[in-house]
Formats: sequence, structure tokens, C-alpha cells
Amino acid sequence: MEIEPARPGARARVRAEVTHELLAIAKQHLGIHGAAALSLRAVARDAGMVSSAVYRYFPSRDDLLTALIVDGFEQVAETTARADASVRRNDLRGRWMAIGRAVQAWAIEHPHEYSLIYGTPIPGYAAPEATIVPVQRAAATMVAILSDGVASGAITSQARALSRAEKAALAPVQTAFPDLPPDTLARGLLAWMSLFGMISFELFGHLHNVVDDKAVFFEHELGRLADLVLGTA
Amino acid sequence: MEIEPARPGARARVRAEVTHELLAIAKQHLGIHGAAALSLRAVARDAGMVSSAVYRYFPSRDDLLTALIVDGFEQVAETTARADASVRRNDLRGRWMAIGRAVQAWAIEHPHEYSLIYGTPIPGYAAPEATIVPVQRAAATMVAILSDGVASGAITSQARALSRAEKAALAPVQTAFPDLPPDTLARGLLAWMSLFGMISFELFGHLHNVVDDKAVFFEHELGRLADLVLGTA
DNA sequence: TGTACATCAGTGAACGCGCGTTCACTGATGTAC
DNA sequence: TGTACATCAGTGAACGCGCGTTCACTGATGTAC
Repeated sequence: MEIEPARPGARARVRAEVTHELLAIAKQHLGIHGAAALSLRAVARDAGMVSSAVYRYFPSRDDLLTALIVDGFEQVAETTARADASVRRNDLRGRWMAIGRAVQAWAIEHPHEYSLIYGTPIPGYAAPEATIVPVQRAAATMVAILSDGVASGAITSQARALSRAEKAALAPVQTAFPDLPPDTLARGLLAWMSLFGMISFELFGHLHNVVDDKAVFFEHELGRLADLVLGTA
Repeated sequence: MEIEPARPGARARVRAEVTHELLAIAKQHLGIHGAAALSLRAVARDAGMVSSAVYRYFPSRDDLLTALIVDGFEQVAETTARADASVRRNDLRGRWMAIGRAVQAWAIEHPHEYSLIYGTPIPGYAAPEATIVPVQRAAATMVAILSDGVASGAITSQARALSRAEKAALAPVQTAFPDLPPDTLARGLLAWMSLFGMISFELFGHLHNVVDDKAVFFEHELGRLADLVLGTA
């Protein structure tokens, strides 16, 4: 957010360290009290600074939030990428399952960070362009499965053809991945949204008195979504 | 919340009216500023009361929130029930589509109320038992489709059998609907969660730069979920 | 039917709180000659 | 290598704000005899 890239003398290095420390404290506060209660003053207090000093690092509370949001998406991107990398390339189902489990595990470990990026938007806060790239990276791993599947012939476009209007609706994402058939893209997108629907339901308590062993249930339904992604449903 | 059911003399009637008016104002505030910013004082101000007077009606801010949450679930329940009722009974696909569209339309019209009940939980707020019944009512319409489908034979349990552990995981909801096959129940639940995943993605801005015409896209994917619900995928 | 008392809605002032942000400042660290 | 100046991190006090909640009160509405 604020780290000057000037040649890193001692000052710049310390600055980067302090910025990082403030962010770490903010993340911790986020994890305890949630985003709405995140306060510059409290972060400053925990950092052993006076509240106004934080303004040397973050011009406002919103900038702190932006940094946390970017960090959240980067965590998701990293988590999914690592999970994906641990599976044989042509085991597409295994890759989807690994990614799904990874996102879910991350969400359960970092519920407030998950909520910050996939939950209710913060009132009065508008996400700046700085968040665009991390957001895309977070979903990129999943799209890679589709690309690989189409390239290898493991995924073929399904029966259910899309109308002209439906294809047009997908234009933005289609532009980013011109090689993917619209139907494949749409199925991947639906599965992706479903994954987050499942995670949110579990995390936000909507499975209370509905499902007992959430992990078993999640695994089973994640498998069903794999069928959707791969076109084997 | 607070309406005394004593024989409704003039006093009781006025009390009910004022309670209702406070709730209406609170809903309006919710719609403008979001749940986190909902303040007893602001509601009182708009009601032309002094802030302490509100305490005659709601013992605390959390009770006001509870009332709003209950109201939200009731709205969803009503909306889905009305949508469902408008479709021929044995047109199961039509009923699912109607319910899905209704929930989505309601969410778009009442984004803050949607967020209040399906978004990030409010930190420090624990949902009391008063919310249990309305929550169940909201999902009941969807389950009725499953029941009717199973009863008429239109829905049959699918190939993908559930393991013992998977069946056990579904125990709570299975107890409520003992006549539904586990697989049908699981598919309905997944479709339900997916529906909310789609709505949240759209509402919370995650389809920006991904999908253009959200309505067309939603309709298409809702149809895919119908296949899942009905077992025709 | 009328009076005495109890109930209750709403008032107004006050409590203590924490917040984001600004500003003039001090002193230490870096830079240019 | 040493000195003069500029940069910058952090301080401390203050600003104005709105919040939830409590409390003693006034007056109007209901209830019991």
C-alpha cells in the first residue's frame, strides 16, 4: 500500500517492517472482532504507537481495509495454487477436490478474513482497483483446470447449448479465456459460486440443525460439483 | 418482540402500532446504511422520539436486530410461498424456477436485509431461538417440491449412493423429513446453497467483469440447478 | 358514576465510551556538498 | 571526513462526533372500588 520502492536503505527497510507489523496486528484484530469493529486506534495501541502515527503508514482506515482485502485474496490465491500443485496434472477431479477443500479449510481457519472478502460488503467502502488482480488470481487456479481439461480433451462441451443471449452474458470472462467453450465456462462458474455458497452456509451457521458432520457432507457435495465441472454429471 | 397480548385496549393497540413503526423505520435505516450502522438513537430520531423512549419497546439494540432478522426470514418465507403457489403443482421444474427467481428478486430489492440474514453474521450478536421457526419456514417451500416429487414419482433417488457416514451427516434434516431419500435431500440442499451462492456473488459484486447480463446468466444457471434438484442432470 | 390509585409512554439530562482525523512539535536518520 | 540541511517517524493534545444505556421525572391512560 505504502511501501516506497526507493532503494532500500535502513529507513525504507524499517518502514516496510513496521507496515507489515501493523498489517499483522490488523489481521489479528480482524480475526477477533470482525471487520466492522476494526479500528485504527486499537491497532495503533497494540503496535505500541500513538494513533496518529499510523497515518504515516496508512492514509486512512479504508486504506488499511484495502490492504487487508488484498491480503485476503492473495491468501486464497496462494492456498488454491498450492493445493492444485499437489495433485497430478491430469487428475482433474483430484485437482478440483483439492482446491475446494483448500478454500474451505482456509475459510474455517480465517472466518473473518473470509467474511471480509466473500461476505457482506463493508458499508461505505468501495473496493479500489488494487483488488482486481488478487481477485483474478484467486479464481485463476480453478479456471486452469477447465483449460487443461479442454486442451486434453477430458472436458467436452456438454449437451445443454447456450443461447446467444447467454453467450453474450458471459462476454467479460469469455474474453479473458477465449479458448474455453461457453458451456464449460458457465459450468465452472456455477460450481465456483456453489462452492462459496456451501462455505458461507456452513460458516454463517445455516447448517445448524440441518447437517451434523459438516466435513463429510462438504466432501460429498464437493464431489457432486466436480461432476458438474467435468461434465460427468 | 414486546407486544403484550393482553386484551387489546387502546393502549395495547397504540403500543403495537408504535412498535411496528419503529420496526419500519429500522428496516429503512437497514436498507440505507446496513446492519452495522443501525443505531437505536437514529431510529428514535426518525420516529420523533427521544432515544431512551425506544427502550419501552425494545430492551436493547440486539432485540431490535433480532426483530429485523425474524422479519427478514418471514419475508423470504412469504415470497417463496407466493411464488410457489403461482405454479401448477406438478410442474416441479417451474416451481423451483419460480422460487429461485423470487428469492433472487427479493435479495436485489432488499440487499441489506438479505445481507443481514444470509451475509456475514453480526459480530457479538447471537441469534436467539426466536429465529429458528422463521428460518425453517423459509426453506420449507423448497423442500415441499422434493416431497411432492418423491410422492408423485417424478423424483427418484439417483445413482450416486450415499455412504453410511454421509447419511449420518444428514441426520438432523432427515429427521424432519423422514420420507425423503437421503440423496434427494442432499441434492436439494446443495441446490439451495448454490442458489444463495449465486445471489451472494451477484449482490456482493463478485460478478463484476465476469458476467454482463446477470439476469440472463442467473436464469440459465438456475435451470441447471433445477436439473440437479429433479435428478435430470 | 365518580374517585383514588396503579400502570405505563415518553422526556431530558447525564454517564462513559471509543472512534477517525488534524496539527504543531521534537528528535533521529539520511543526503549533499 | 565533517558539517548543514532536508526528510521523515512518532508524539501528544485536541477537534467533534455519535453511540448504548441509565435514571429520576411528568403526565396521561387505564383499573378497582
